[in-house]
Amino acid sequence: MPKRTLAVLADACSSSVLDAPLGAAEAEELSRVFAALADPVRLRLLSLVAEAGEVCACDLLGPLGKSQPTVSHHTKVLADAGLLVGEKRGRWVWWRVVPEAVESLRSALG
Amino acid sequence: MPKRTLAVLADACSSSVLDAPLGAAEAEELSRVFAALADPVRLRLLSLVAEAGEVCACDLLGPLGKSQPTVSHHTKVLADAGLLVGEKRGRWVWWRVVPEAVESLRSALG
DNA sequence: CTCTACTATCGACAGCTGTCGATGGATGGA
DNA sequence: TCCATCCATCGACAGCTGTCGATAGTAGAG
Repeated sequence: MPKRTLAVLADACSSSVLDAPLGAAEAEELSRVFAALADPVRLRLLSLVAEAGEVCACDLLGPLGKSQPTVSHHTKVLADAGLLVGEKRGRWVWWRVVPEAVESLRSALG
Repeated sequence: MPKRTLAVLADACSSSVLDAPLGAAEAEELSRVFAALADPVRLRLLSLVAEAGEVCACDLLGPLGKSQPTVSHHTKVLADAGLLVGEKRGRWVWWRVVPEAVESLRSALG
């Protein structure tokens, strides 16, 4: 079972990185989310999903130019970070961006 | 000579990750900046510097609990990403946050 | 039930990264 | 000049990560 770092969302009211002394636990959680964005393929993946609103995983292989296992790996990383959610419909998995997670990150930088 | 990724700043007017198709080059640059934040020690370092406005490197060893080479490594990573700038005064190096870089990241998420 | 199509997992491998001790360079004080 | 102090770099090592081929699981079509 993947460890979801959505707990960051619970700290939405906490001060940003630029104000707080930032405890070790917070830093650990935040760094996991940033790590999910620290890959160009994942950024493009996120961008594709966000643009379309909802994307079937099978429609990501072509634009990303990566193998199916690799794309599956990246969607999992983004999902574990709470930035993406997947819904299985029939044989397909449809991916969506979690706006709250992105907004939470944004506020952590403000 | 370290490759600074401040070029991201030049794209401050570009659309965010959530709108654009996000080209490969942009994704590469952005991911480098996010990678700089994908470490808990660096997040705490950034937080310490931001809180104080300006911090001597020698005053970071204690709070971070890391060795001098390690802290030097982290400041270098953050500086290469354009998030930090260091000014040498006498024997000391004083570090400051680059607000524009943080703001640029923020806008990339919005 | 069988076949096909989509996705996740596994195993493996190369490359990157965080960490530290040791060393070198530079700056100011005695 | 000599020494002490602060910082950067080097070399090394363990651990993580992106990638892919192969395989397994699952759900609809016929």
